[in-house]
Amino acid sequence: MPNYNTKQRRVLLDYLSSHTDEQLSAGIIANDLKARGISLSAVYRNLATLEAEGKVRRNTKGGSRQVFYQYIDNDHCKGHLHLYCKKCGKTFHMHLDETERFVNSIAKNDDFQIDKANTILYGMCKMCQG
Amino acid sequence: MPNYNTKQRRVLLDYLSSHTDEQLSAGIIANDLKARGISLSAVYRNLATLEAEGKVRRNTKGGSRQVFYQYIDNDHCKGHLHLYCKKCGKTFHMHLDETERFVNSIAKNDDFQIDKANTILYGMCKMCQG
DNA sequence: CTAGTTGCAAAGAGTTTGCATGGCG
DNA sequence: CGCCATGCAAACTCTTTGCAACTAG
Repeated sequence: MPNYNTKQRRVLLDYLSSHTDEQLSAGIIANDLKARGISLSAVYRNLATLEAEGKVRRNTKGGSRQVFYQYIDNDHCKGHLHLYCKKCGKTFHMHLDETERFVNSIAKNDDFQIDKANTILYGMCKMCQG
Repeated sequence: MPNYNTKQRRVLLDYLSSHTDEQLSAGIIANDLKARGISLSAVYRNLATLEAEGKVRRNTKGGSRQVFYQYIDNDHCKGHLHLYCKKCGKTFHMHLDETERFVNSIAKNDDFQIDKANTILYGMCKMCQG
């Protein structure tokens, strides 16, 4: 399963990497990119490929049926747990040392191995608490 | 918006409260209860009501489009963070004191207020790590 | 009685897929 | 050139909704 460097893939990656703190639905993405000549199905297919490659995270905000995608900026995301603000929709990184402490603590006390790439903590960010 | 105590609601609650450690889809629930004379739409409508009443948690396992429901046993769940095993599908409770420590730590270090009722940590449980 | 609830089937929303055409390498 | 990717529209899945019949209070 090769990976042609098509115009659509390039434009999508470019778009995603400039929206790293947002979780976007395929529909929204496709709409934003329509002008650049990318079909909805190209968006879906490329997102699926990117997810398989580990370049994009797929997520549903808690319990909605809507699926959202977010670019994984490996330089910044690696090793962090993610905090998602239910009010403004932005994503934040939990401090690295805290993440480590936390993951280890759960491993020890609850015998549970956290999957950092997959879990997202829901709540409210500093700005929105105001 | 009253709340008639109908046969369907009773049977559904009974069913859910005896599956507290599982996350079930509306389809599965409806299928299991079909024999007891409950339609799919009654299942959906009652689940929505129960969710609004805070008796049921709605969740999608990370990024799938499928929605799952789980009875909230307030005596046991209150104040705990939930750990979901991606392998066996069971849910566990994080220790109370640890949950508190963790939530406070994030509030202090990251200025982020965790919503305990809504967040679920993904990973692998003791049994499945074997 | 009289409103909320049910069952059914039809409508919706979002996603996936088949197939002919187009474009990367 | 050969093969993968694209675009379109049709198919799918799961959920929601309209409406007449039913039932709890």
